[in-house]
Formats: sequence, structure tokens, C-alpha cells
Amino acid sequence: MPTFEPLPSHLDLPRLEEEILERWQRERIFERGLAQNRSGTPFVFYEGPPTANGLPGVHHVLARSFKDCFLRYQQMLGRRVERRGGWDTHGLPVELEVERSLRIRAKPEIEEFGVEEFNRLCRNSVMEYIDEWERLTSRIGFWLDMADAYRTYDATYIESVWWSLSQLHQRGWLYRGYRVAPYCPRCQTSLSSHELGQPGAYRDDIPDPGVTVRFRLADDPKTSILAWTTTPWTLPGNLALAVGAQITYVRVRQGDERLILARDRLSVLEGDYQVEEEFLGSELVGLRYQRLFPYLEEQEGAWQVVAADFVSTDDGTGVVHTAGAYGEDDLRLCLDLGLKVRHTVGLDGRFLPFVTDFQGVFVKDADPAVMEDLSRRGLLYRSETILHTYPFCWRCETPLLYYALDSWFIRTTAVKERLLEHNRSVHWVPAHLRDGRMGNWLESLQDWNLSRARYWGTPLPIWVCPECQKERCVGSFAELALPEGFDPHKPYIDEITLPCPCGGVMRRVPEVIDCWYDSGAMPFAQWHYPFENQEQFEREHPADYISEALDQTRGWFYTLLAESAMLFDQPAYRNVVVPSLVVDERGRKMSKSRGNVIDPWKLLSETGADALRWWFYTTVKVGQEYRISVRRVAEGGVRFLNLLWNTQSFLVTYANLAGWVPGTGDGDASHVLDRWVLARLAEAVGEARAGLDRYDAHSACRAIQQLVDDTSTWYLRCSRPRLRGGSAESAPAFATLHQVLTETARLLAPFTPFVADAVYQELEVEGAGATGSVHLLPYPEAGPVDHGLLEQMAAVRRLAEDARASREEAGVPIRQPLSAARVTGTELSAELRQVLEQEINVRKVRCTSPDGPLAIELDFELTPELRQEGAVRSLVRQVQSCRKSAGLRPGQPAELFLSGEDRLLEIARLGERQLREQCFLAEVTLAPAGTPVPERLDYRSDVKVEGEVLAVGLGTAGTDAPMHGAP
RNA sequence: CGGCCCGUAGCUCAGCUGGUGAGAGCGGGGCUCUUAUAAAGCUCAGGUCGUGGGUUCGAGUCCCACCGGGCCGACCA
Repeated sequence: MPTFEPLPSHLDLPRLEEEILERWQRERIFERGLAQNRSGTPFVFYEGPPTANGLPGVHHVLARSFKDCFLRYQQMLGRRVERRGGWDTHGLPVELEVERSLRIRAKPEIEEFGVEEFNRLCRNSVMEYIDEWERLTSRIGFWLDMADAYRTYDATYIESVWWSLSQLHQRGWLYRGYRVAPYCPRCQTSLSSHELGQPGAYRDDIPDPGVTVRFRLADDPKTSILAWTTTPWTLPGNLALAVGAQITYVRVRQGDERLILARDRLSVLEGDYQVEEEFLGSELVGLRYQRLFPYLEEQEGAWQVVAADFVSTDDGTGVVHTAGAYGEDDLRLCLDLGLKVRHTVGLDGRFLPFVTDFQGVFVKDADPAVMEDLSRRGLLYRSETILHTYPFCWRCETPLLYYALDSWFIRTTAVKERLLEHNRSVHWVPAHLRDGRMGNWLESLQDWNLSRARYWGTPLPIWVCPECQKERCVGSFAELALPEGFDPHKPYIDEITLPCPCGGVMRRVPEVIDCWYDSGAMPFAQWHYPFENQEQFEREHPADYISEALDQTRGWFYTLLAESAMLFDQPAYRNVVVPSLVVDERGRKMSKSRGNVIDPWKLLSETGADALRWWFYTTVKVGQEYRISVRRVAEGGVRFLNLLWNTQSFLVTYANLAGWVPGTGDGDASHVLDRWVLARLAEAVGEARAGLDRYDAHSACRAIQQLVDDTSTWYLRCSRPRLRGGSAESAPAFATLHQVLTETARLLAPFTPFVADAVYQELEVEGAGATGSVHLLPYPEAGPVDHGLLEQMAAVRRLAEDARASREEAGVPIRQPLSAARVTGTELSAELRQVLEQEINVRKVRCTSPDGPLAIELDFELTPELRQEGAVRSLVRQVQSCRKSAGLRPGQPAELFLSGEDRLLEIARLGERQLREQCFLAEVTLAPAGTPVPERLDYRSDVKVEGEVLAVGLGTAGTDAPMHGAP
């Protein structure tokens, strides 16, 4: 009965993982882990809810890998780690999916189709891929409680969101405002900044007119102020001209007219001119000019020069044409000046009837007509075509307009300082994001445009009285006396009215809210706070840890922070790990149109989840892009796991052969190699913990990788003679390797949960302390590290390298024993000298002078005895090689036949004992050259030893032959 | 235009608070290993550590400028 289950010779990672997965489910390992730590200190994690109406991609595997490893680690430290899943269910992406399936092309068609049915389809659509998400999440080993996941469309969730909005409203932080936003005249809705960030929204090199226009002074029509614009269609709406108070302007004479523009912009003038006067912009303020078009009504303060801080001399004339409704700066300026702003263009993007000359024309089509009109009246100074970047609707490709609309805003600017302060308390990984990307974003904070003129979302809970304009923000369902089971979505909620103290009937405003607000509300809304679970929420806010990809800086990371700061004056999370983007092998973004998207399932089936996870942790440090391909994951991830597997396979093979039983030889690690590998283990444990404690998976994994590499390529390599069994020293060697591998499995558990558990389960010793899974064990503790030994061994390895190099140079293979070597630069203990002697195959290593540079010098003088020994070794190696080709496993007894020249037979005779032992030979026959190989030996081959040919015959011997090393 | 990140061997990337041959993996050439075998090791690459300055006894590692690549924001008149 072997100690360990014999391992398959080939590691099939995907299959192994499927088996482990089944075991976890069967034995309820996840649940047992949670139960085990029930009384531990909570380690709070927030799951950023994905929108489940699309298929998950590799980048989701990336984020989930990072989420998982720190959670597993904290659980192994004894923390109580709940991981509640969640789904983001509202918003335009969902509506779009449904629009597409209904072949709806414009917003009015939704109303025609019916909002009730439309929203019903949205609700179904959003959960369409949920099975796929759950399957992937489970397959990659991300332990997440999906059975009890929160959903943002749940009534309880919505009620909590309402509560939060009413809190903001009470503080005056939720208000209606008239603002300019990017607006799609076809979809008839403004777009969120998030949508403007969609690929393809901004397009480069879009041609537009660039026109320089004369604004004649009211008191002096021979003098004009020049202003430049790329949107001639906004000129009928002109209300003012803005200049920079501290910018220097000039008046020039050109022909019989005078022109005013910034001194730095004289280059826009065509032809000769004479500068007549220079003055600051402040001197122009208050000048009145003739309006270009007669459509807008007269009002106090209109058509004058004003000062504004946003004016620059980077382009144009240094004078900004200001049309109130079609530019953010413009509108703010006009409102500051107390000017009444009136639209010249309707919601459909066409000129309103009172703009008689252009009425009904779509604005972009009206540009030439406007220019022609100005030109005819001598007001067009210059026109050209410019190329610039311009935003388009990412759904219907209509050019967007900047358009003033009534919207509801959250006054985030009121708490900007608090946001910055809370952000400073967050531990960002990578650190530069805190003051870099996130800090910058907060510094340039604008009020949050919350409302959306759409259908599928959390309804904005504001009721307004049409009579007295009184507005009320509802903070609970009770306030509306909603019946049990009422669906608070549109259109049902719009039926609910409230009596107004003035006697009127209050109706809800039609808008829903930005779905990003929903996700930012998850810390409290997932618990239906404050209506339920108050303690739960208070205990679990802020989160200890969150992790999402880089694109969430202005998304979820921001909405969480903003809402927690405004509602609770707290940060929402203490540690945040932000992996960068996944790109293709050549560094290009993945996109469907480019066809370079990698299906996560392809990777999972070819390389497995652990290889992918390991590759994510180790290939680059957090913050760098992940250039992914199946080939790369195989090179980085599979390779490492394979090395670990081989190491384990070695232990299993030889421990079984030797009949070694765990528990024997423990605590007797007196051999220098054992002490060394245990020191390396202790060092790696310290590094792994240090890395994990600061949320640095990369360093932790690199330390573990180095440990596995050292174990395999140095400890195992040098320990092979002991591990082959037989000697009294083998038990401690087995015990040490067993310990190192078991601890390595525990170190790896957070990162490669499948392979770690497979290794652990293979090696676990039955009886007390056996848990059945590595994931139910504590994380290894770092013991004292023998740094002196580590340094000494490093020197030995360096010396071995140098010795091999000089052997190479001298053309003397390692199998040829040498008599002596001389080491300078260090003093090695006898046991270390022995390691070196064995590794470089030298009889005697002497350390002559401990000072000076580290070096080794080999004595290449060969005695006949040394030569002979080398020849025996060469012969043994050839026979081993034949055994391998013959398919004989180590330990399997065999019969050997050799025939050749006398000189070779002599070598064989001298080395026969060695040959029998090392090659597991029950029978050895030596015969003169030319003797045929006996029939019964199936394997025949000619090998070369010492330059001469030797015929080899190999066959299995009787099973009753004694097995070397067996008890 | 502004912010941030990156620029180290043919390729992909490590190099913590500046300090004793500038590293790993992959690819390629040459080898080796007493059966971990669809494995491992050694060795070769003569790497201006993007360029140019500066600080220092000493810089890939700190500072400045510039060049190149990426991401994000602003491109508004």
C-alpha cells in the first residue's frame, strides 16, 4: 500500500480543477470556511456589481482574481470574510439592449410601445447572462456568495436609495439646475460623461467650419470686434462677447475699418494692417455691439463685452462668442450676468419657428446658410475648415450638441474638500492613483448630473406641485403609503400623487436617476438600510477592501466615495487594488470590431484557471497592462505549476518506493540542505505575508515562485542521492521536502486555489489536524530565518556555476570526477563543502584564503582511477537512458545484457555493483563483442561509452526480485 | 493642451528606502545531468539600463529638461 496516491505522469490542469471544484461543492468547503471563522473579526469586502446583461470577459477574470486572493488570505488569517455578490441592473445599457431587440430607433417609439412592457423586458434582459456569470465566477475559483446577491432593482434597494436622496435633499445638496450637457438630438436625451467615454464616442479629425465674425460696435460701426467659432449655428443665439481682463488686445486698422482682437492672435488677420492701440481686456468691458440677428428679445445687459476667466489666446481671436444655451461656460457666464437664456433650437436639434430664416433646419445643416447670411451682410471676416475631435452618440452616431437642459444635480462640489480628505485616507494600489488619477478627478469635481430622461432606472423620488412649485423628496415607501409588493418603477410610480398643502396635487418628476448612483449606494442599500439591518451596516462600513479595474476610477470608486462622504462623512473603503487593462498580445485594446477579444473560456479550457490567475499576479506588477494570449499564459502560468507538480511527483514517487511514512524523520533536519531549504521557506513565508499585508500580490507571488524554483532546482537536485532511499538520511529528507511542499501549498492557497488544494490533499497526513482542504488551514507563520546559511549557500551556488563554466571551457563533462578544487573568498563548513563537492563532482574542495574575491579553481589532472570512475558513471547513465526508453519505471527490477570490447567490459565489471544498485538490475550478463542479445530481452540498443560501441539488451526481471530501497 | 504611467538583453518583464559580477522567463546557438523525462540545469546575448544635464564618494534606482509609447481628462468658444 503506497503512502501517497500515485500521480498521473502528465498534469492536466483543467481536468484537475474540475475535479477539485466538484470536491469543494461536495464537501461544502466554502461554507465550512465561513462557519469556521464565524466569530472572527470581520474583514469587509464590497463586490462592485457587474451589469449582467453582457457576457463576462477576461478582464472580469482579472478583477475577480484580485478580489479573491486577498479574501482567501484574510480568511486564512482567521477573519470573518463574507462576500456577498451583487448585480447592477438599471440604466441605459440595459435599455439599449432591449431597444435593439425591439428594433426601436428613437426615444418616442418607446412611449408608443409602452413603458410598462418596455421595463418588463429590461428586467428580464438584465438577468439574461446571470447563469454565465455565476458559472465563470465559480470556475475561476472566486468564492462569492451569489445565492444571496443584492440586485439594484429590488424594491428594498430602491427604497434605501430614496432614503439617501432625501437626506441629500434635506441638506440642500439635491437641486434642479439648468445646465449644458452633451445631448443627442435623435435619442433626445443628454448623455452621461460615462457614455462619452465609450469607445468611438470621440472621433478625431472631424471637419467643421471655423468662422471669424465681425461684431460691429454699437457706437462706432466702422470698428468691429472679431470673434471665432466652430459652430456658426449658435450665432443666432449670441448674447455676449467675452474677453480676458488681463489679456492684451489691440485695435488695428485695415483698409477703412478697425478691428479689435487679442495681440497674440494677430496672425488670424488677412492682409496688411496697422496696430493703432494696445489695451487690456478690462478696458473693453461694457462696450456695446450690434447683435448679429434680430430673433432674441432685447434685454438689459445683452450684447455687451464682458470679462470671463475661461478666455484664452490659444486659438480664435481671444474673444469668445457666447451663446447662452450651447456651451457650459457660456451658460454659466450668462446666468452670472443675469441674462435670460432662451433656446433658438428645439429638442429635435432644429431651429425653432421664431428663428424665421432657418426655422426647421437641423443645426449642423444650417451652418452654411448662417455663414452665407453673414457674408452677405459683410459680417463674415474669414472662414475656413478645421479638423478637430468631436463627440458623437455612441449608439446612433449622431453628432452631439452641447445643449442647456433642466436636470437634477447632486451638489458634490459642496463636499469637495471632504472627498479629497477621505480619498487621502485610502490605501491605493498602485499608490500613484490616489493623488494622480483619482486626486485630479476630485480636484476638478463638478456637480453630479443625476437625472436621466429615461425609463428603466430608480425613479427620482421628487414630487412637485404644479400650482405652487413646492417640491418634496420622498425618503420611504411609507410616505406614499405604497401597498405591499408595489413595484416602484415607472410607469407605476408615476400614478402616485401627493396632496400639496396649497391644495394642489403633487406629481412625480418624470426622470429616473443615473444608475451609477445605484452602485455607489450598495454599502447601505444592499442591507435595506436604514429600514433594516442598521447594526450590520454600521459594522460593515467602510469596507476593508475593494478591487475593480482602472476604468472604475471615475465610476464606482468615485460614486462609493461621494455617497459615503455626503451621507456618513466617511470613506467607503480603506484599501483598493486597481489592476490595469487587459490588452491583446501586441498591446492593442480588445474590441469586437478588431476581432482580438479573447474568450475567457478558451483560456480556462486550455490553460486552466490557476495558470491564468498566476499569470495575472506575476506577469506584471499592478498598474501595468496585461498583454494576454494563450501562449503567454501557458509560458508564465502553466510552467510554474508544472514545476511545482514535478517536485511533488518526485516526492510521491520516491517516498512510495522507499516506503517512507509521514511522521518519520520529522524534526531531524540536521542536514545542511534541509536546514537551508527550511530557511528559504521561512524567508518566503515572511515575504509572502509582507506582500499580502500591503495588498501586493505580485511581490508575494514572486517570493513563492522563487521558493518553488529553489526547492526544485537546488534542494531537490542536490538531495537526489538521499531521497533515492536506502540511507539513514533519507527519512529527514523526505520529511523536509514534505514539509516544504505542504507549506508551499498553504502559501499558494490564496492565489492558485485549485493546485494548492490538490497538492495539499495529496500530501495531507490522515489523523489529527487533517482538514481535507488547504483552504481550511491558517496561513503559514514565518519562523526565524538563518540568514548566515542563506548567504553561505548563495556562495556555494555561485561557486558551482563558476566551476561548471570552467569545466565547460576545459571540455571536461561533469560526470568525470576531479580530484580537487580550491576556493577563495569564503570559508565553507565541511557540510557545505560536501554539497559543493557532490554538485561539481570533485573529490576534495579546499578553502584556502577566506579573503579576496569569491572564486574557484579546478584541478583538471586526471589519474587512471578518476578516468575509470568517469567511465563507470558514463555507462550507468547510458543504461539509465536505455531503461527510460524501454519504459521501465524507477524501482522496477530489470535484466541487463552488455556486449562489447574487452576494455568496456572491464569497466562494466568494475562498476557492476554500482550498476546493479543504481539501475535496479536483478541480472547482469557481460559478453564479448558480437555476441547476440538474448531473445527474451525486448529492448535492444547500441550506446557509445568512451567513444566505443556497446550493445545493450534490457528486459523486465521476475517480480520477485528484490527491489532496491524497499523495506 | 493638462495629469498620470511606461521606455532595462531579439521578445515579455523583475530590479524595496541610491552601494559589492545589471537579473528572470521565452526564442535562438552550444552543452550537461546516476530515469522529476512532452522535465531540469549550465553556457552564449559583449544590454549607451530612451536622450541630455544635475545631486552624490557612488544612480537603472533621486532631481530637471527633452524624445517616444500608453491611459485619462480638456479640447470650449
